[in-house]
Order: sequence, then structure tokens, then C-alpha cells
Amino acid sequence: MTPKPLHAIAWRMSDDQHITAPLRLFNSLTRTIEPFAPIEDGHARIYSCGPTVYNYAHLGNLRAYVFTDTLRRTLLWKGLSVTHIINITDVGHLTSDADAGDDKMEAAARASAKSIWDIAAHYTQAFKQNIADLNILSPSEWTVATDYVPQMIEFAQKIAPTHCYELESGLYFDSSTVPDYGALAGGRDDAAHARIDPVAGKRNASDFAIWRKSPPGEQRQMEWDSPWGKGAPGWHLECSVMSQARLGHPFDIHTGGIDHREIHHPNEIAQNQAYCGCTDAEPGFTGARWWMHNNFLVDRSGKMSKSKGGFTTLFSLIDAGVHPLAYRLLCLGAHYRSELEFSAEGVAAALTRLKRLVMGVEGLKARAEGVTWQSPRLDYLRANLHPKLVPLLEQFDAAIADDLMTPRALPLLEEAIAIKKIPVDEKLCLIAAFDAALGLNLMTLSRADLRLQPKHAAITPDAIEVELERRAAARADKDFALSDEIRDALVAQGVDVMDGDPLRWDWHLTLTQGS
RNA sequence: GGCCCGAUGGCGGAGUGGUUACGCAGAGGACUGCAAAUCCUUGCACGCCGGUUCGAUUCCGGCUCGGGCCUCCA
Repeated sequence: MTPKPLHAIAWRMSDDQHITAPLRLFNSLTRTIEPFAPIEDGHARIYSCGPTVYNYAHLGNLRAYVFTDTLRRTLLWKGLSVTHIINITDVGHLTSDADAGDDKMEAAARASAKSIWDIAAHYTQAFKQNIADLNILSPSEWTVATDYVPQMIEFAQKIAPTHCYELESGLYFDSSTVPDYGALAGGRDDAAHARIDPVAGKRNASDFAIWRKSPPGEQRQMEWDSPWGKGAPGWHLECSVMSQARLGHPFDIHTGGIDHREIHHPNEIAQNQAYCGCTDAEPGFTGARWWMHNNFLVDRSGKMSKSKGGFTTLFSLIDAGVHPLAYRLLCLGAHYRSELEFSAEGVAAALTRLKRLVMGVEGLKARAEGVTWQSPRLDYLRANLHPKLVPLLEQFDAAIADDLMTPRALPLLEEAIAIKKIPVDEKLCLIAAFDAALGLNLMTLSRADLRLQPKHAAITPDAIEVELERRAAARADKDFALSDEIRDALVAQGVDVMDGDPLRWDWHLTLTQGS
């Protein structure tokens, strides 16, 4: 028998009448939870706003991709195939409190004396590493903004005659030319007191740049010729063009952080409507059927912000000895639409929880009769799933089908591990299916994998082993004074001694806020 | 100033018109030379003031506090 990928098993399980909770997702367009159905039968298309690669992603940024991955895995669980695009914004974005002016990529390049292209490559690579570390499924395709500049110009040319006007600083979109501008944001009042001075000449405060001209006499590292002069595309244009190019409009789900709900996505929608020219024929056309937004990771001072600096990256967590999947677990512990409070204690709690999960699964694997959990097939599961496990399967399905309620799904995973008097092979089948949706990598992760050496460890693992051997000898001689002395010395070097544990020792986690 | 959101035990975080998840921490027990790790058991909450109701943490109103967006942001 050919082993099948776990998600394939999971989706086939949805044929079972016991686990057919209809998938319901919150749509920011209507601000309600709606039953989800893909446009194409059996196939969902997702576009996720990706990072601007002028710096490392911080943990808050990364929450968005854990959310998107949970969405994707839930769609797979429900039997759909998924095409998923994440873009890399390697151009544009202003640095200052003005509509015109400096650009983040250019500023980062100047600050580091590297070329802007090197900056982009470096941070793109770092971001992809974060994605891999979090066990986030690679997108079907990464789209890179600078690869699409010709298409952006083409797009802009099509909408320019009826929807845009040109100023000295660039080509601007007239937001009054599309119906219901800002509907996604819940209505915008342009007469409201803007906190910054608008660009002179803008017709409406909410108008935005489609093309930003290079300042006269200034050469940018990244600039392209266009019908409006040398310059760079506006940020909003990128996403409209890339989603249209790779997925076609309308596609199923557009995701992003909740901050995009107010500006970026309404602007994208306006562009899509202008380009389509079909709002009369297709009322409600926005380019995507669902617009979904994850809430922020916050700390005591409010949301984490890349532009404020002083952020915590996944790399810094790893350096401190925290396995990246502990951060994923932290995210899964809260609903994606709720703010999640970040703290060192919270991360430590998630790591402990992950260790116990992994130990639980490891224990089951050690007792497994066969290897059926490596290739669980629906017929096997149907034939063998213990009646006591069926409710867990149903509740799990109901939880993730209810707008991705992972906080309710997690305890069911723990229950599946702990439940007594059930053959381990059956439990492992169920756990493997759960994990295909949660992405914690429980079937392959070992407890030892979670023992990450802190970057500034005071002692090497080899030296620790030597000390532990000395201690074992002392204990055999009942020289407890010496054995305690050795243990105290190890503790002083950040090592926890665990005699009754197969791992024997672990790094003592010392996290400080903002580390 | 405009628009919007939240307030649950020590911390995080679900949920509910009446018996209120779960995780981490804490407590007790088993194990250990003693610890740690692990396992078992377990205490602890619904911001304030009104209203609706037989009954509200859950619905409604007001208040207070916190946060977000309005400027690049996940």
C-alpha cells in the first residue's frame, strides 16, 4: 500500500457522515461568519499579503502566517485542494508621516551600505526561514513585487483614464470613482481630521498613489520607466496585480493583518473594481469572495510594530533556546481574531505545553504495535477507530470548522493523547490526523529536538555529559555531597538535571522581555 | 477629533441565560538519597452601575479602563 500524505487522509475522512461540520469562516466584508464554499468545486485559491523585506519579521508579523497556514490546513482537512500565493514586497513603502517622501527599502539600503537588491534578498531569505521553522506549508508560489512591474504599469494604464489623475509626485487613484469605497473598513469619513497634511492637489483624502515618481534630480536604486515618468509602483497596486496575475479575480480568500482592513485592502478593492469595470454587472465585486484578517499580537505597550523597532524576532526566540513551534503553539492557543498577549511567561508556557505534547506522542509511538500511523488510510481508520475516539474526531472537526477555533481543538489533541484503554495505533492515527490540521509536527518531532541550545550557553553538551557521568559515579558510591555539588554547578551554568527522565538534562529557560 | 474593538481565575485563553473549557504557574500525592523531569489529584474568575428575566459572567443601556485604525505596518 502506498503511504498517503496525512492531509489526504484527513480530507477523505470528511466523507464520513460523522465529521461533516460545514466550514464556516468570518468574512470581514460582512463582519459575519458565513458558510464557506469555493468558487471552483473542490479547489480554493488564497492570496496572503506578505512582508515588506526591509527588516526581519517580528513575532507579530509571523502570527499572520500561522493564521493563514491554519486556514490552508483546515481547507485541506475539508477535502479541498489549495492554491496559495504569498507575495514578497521588495519595493516601496514610505518611511515618514507623509504621502510622499522616502521609501523604506531605499532607507534600509543606505543605512547598511548594501544595495537595495541585497537587502531584499537577505530579508526574503530570513522570512522564508521563519516560515519553514514554523512548519508553515510553503505557498504554491511566492510572488515578488519587482517581477511584476510591467504588469503593474499595464494595470495602471488601463484604469488611469477613468479613475486616476496625475500630480507632480505621482499618479493618484480617485477613490470617489468606485462605488462604496472603504466598505470593507466599515465606512470612512474623509472629512475626519486627518493627522497629517495631505499631498497638495489630492481630490480626496483617501486617494492614494498608483505610481510614485522619483523626486526630480534624485536617482533611486529601484526605479522603472513608466508613462508617468521614472518611479516606483504604489504599494496597493502590487497586490491587485499579483493576485490577478496568479489567481484571477475573483478568487476565494484574501488574508492579511487586521490593520490592512482599513487602508490597504479597501484600496486594493477599489483598484480591482476599477480594473474589472464590472461593478454594475457584478454588484459586490471586490476581487475576492472572502477577506479575512488576523488580529494583533500585543504586549503591554500595545501591538508589536516593525516600524517602531525593538521587536522580538523568531530568531531571537531560537537564540534564547525556545523551539519555534512553541510560538506556533502559542498562536494556536488563541483564536486568530482575538488579540493575543505576548510575554516571556507565555512563550515559556507554550514551550512546556509543547514538550508535554511531544513526550506524550513519543510515548505512544514507543508502544505502537505497527507503523500504521505513518500511513493511516481512511478504510483503516473507519475499521479501527475506537468508538470512544469518534467523539473526539467530531469535536475536533466542529472546532476547526467553526472559523478555525484552534483553542478548542487543542484540548482535544491532549485528550486523544491521554485517553486510556485505547489501542495506541488507533490513537496515533487520530493524532496524526489532528496534527495535519494543526501543523505542530508531532509525528516526527522528538523531545530531544526541543532541547535547543541557547546561543549564550555557558557550557557545552559534551561537558554536561561528562559532569553527569561523574555525578552518576558519585551517586553509585552514595557520595551525595559530591553529586549535589556537581548538580549545583550545572544549575549555575543554566542546566537542569533530570535523573528520572530519558533526556537526563535540559537547558534552563531564561527569557527576559524583549530578548 | 472620527471610526472600531476588548474587559473572564496568578498569567494566557475558550465558552455559556441556570451544572462555567483548556494550558502554564500554584497546592497535595506517587516516584527520587534529596531534587528535577514525568504521572495522578486539586484550589482559584467572569471591570463598575443600572435594566430585562424566575434567574445574567452570558442580553440591553450607561460608566470606567485598555487597545486598534485614521501615516508604512501582520
